Amino acid sequence: MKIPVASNFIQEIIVSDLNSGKRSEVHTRFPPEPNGYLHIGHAKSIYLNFTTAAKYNGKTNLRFDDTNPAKEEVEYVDSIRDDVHWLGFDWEDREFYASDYYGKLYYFAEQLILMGKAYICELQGEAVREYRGTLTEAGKNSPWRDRPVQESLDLFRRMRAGEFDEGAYFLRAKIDMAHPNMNMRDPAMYRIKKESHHRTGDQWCIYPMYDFAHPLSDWIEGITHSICTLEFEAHRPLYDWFLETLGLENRPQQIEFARLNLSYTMMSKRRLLELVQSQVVMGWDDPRMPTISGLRRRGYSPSSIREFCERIGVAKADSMVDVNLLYFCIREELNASAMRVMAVLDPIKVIIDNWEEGHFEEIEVENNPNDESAGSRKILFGKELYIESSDFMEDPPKKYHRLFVGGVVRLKGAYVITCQSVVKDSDGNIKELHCTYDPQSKSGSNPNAVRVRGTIQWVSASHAVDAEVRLFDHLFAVENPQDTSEGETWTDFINPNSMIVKNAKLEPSLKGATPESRYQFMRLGYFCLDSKDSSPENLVFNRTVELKDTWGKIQKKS
RNA sequence: UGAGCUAUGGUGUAAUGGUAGCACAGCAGUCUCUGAAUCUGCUUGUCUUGGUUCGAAUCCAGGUAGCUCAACCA
Repeated sequence: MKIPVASNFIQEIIVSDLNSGKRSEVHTRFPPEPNGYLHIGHAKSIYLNFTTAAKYNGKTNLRFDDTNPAKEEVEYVDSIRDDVHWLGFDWEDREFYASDYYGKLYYFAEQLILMGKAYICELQGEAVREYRGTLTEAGKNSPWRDRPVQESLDLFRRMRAGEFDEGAYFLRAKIDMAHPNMNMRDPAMYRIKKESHHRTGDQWCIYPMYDFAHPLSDWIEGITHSICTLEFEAHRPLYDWFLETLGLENRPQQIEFARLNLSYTMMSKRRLLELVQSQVVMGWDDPRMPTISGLRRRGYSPSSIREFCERIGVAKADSMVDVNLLYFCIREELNASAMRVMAVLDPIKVIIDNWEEGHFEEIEVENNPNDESAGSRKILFGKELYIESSDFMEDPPKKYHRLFVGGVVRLKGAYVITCQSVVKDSDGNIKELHCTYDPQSKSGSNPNAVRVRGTIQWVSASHAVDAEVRLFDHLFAVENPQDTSEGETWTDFINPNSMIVKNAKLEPSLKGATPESRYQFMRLGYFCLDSKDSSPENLVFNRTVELKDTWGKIQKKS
């Protein structure tokens, strides 16, 4: 096999392993703990594991790292499975659970005891910490460290048999209480937890710790490259210690990379859970959440997320990716594929004075000007229309290409109109605009017609469909909500205006929109029919992302 | 202040001892029946100080800064 050239440091390690003969194949795994929903940071890891293995003709397992029954639930298992599939990755028949290995792990633990490399300790709570020492001072040996092997073995078996209360005993590896790496100071391997497990039920009352279970699970599955995030770097010596001490061959290699940080959001599962529980958001799949299910509901496609993961690359240095890159990825895709439709978010009525009452004309508009094969659709044009209120100004600034009294604008796909007058209510609010149209200006009919500066979208008032449209903004008002100074908490940075709801007028073709279908609302952005709250009677659209808005930018500056 | 890791434009990432490149963002222009898209151009970078070398982002040493580690969590 020809070995593809490496494009990041992980692939370099793989290529070198393949070339040196250290490995003959590549096998990775994605090992989520089912204690929360997957987010875009996990997507990076999923993408990394699956595409790296695939590039070198290898395989990837999905393994649930379910060693803590107190925190894990089937709801999360199901959501994780859905999300990985939705992202476009397939683990085939290789869906595993650390809990599948409880028997084997127990056996390995006894082996370690027998080798004199693990012992049962009776230190509790505070005492464990005191004996461990600090970052700068060595720890002390536990008084139980030299307990006879048979005694530890007996105690361990009785722990398993349920004879003791939680916390009374625990199994620890016998390594080095003076080790500069705290993880090597006789770490815990097994603890008593009288808790029902989502898969094994009450079969066990002792559960293995991550540091013990993970390397062995990797080894059992024949994982070659165990890719994880940077915070596990200090655990690598321990990962290796268990495998080496047990004398296992073909040991997997742990490789760490920097986790994804995204500006204006937060990737901590614990804090995302808090947002859900405190009802700051509507749920794990709230379109403002960085979760896979949230992004999905917001209108992101799997391919756009994969593209994002490809573009951010992978390295060992901590970094903060600009959320604009995510926006770019979905815009790029939807610009090519999304059907254009017309919608008005803040409607004002336009009356065409020289248009015959009750008369409608069918006009044809292209579905995607960048893609002829997308075809066209027919829309009715009539006397009363809605346009966006921001497309009219009483005192327009220079270079304003939209409507004002005496001004002229093209209605997309239809006619050029001139604004004649403004009608206001008693409070001075604009009620309607009176305009005239130029019969010679029908779209496409007269190439020599006067060219107008602005073209705006519109919706026929008598055909418009009402809909709720949700506009989303950053969940947090600052780039890095984790970065708090004295007296601040991350919740202080929650953006109170992260969702704005509009009662919009849409063109009638949107009546038949199906959940998760994506559109470009012309000049406004990309929108997606909500998969939860929308119904044929009450349409709900989510704004995935705005269109770039150079005019808005110019406005802001002045 | 013990140990480990990291450091390339505003952001992310390449360059594997030989011309510092790409993308996003930004700016300017072009085009436009979407102020979108397109197209063109531009600004901005090797943390620092030494050393090795004909030649250093890359190798070495010192400094500086950031991150991680003291759950019977993962």
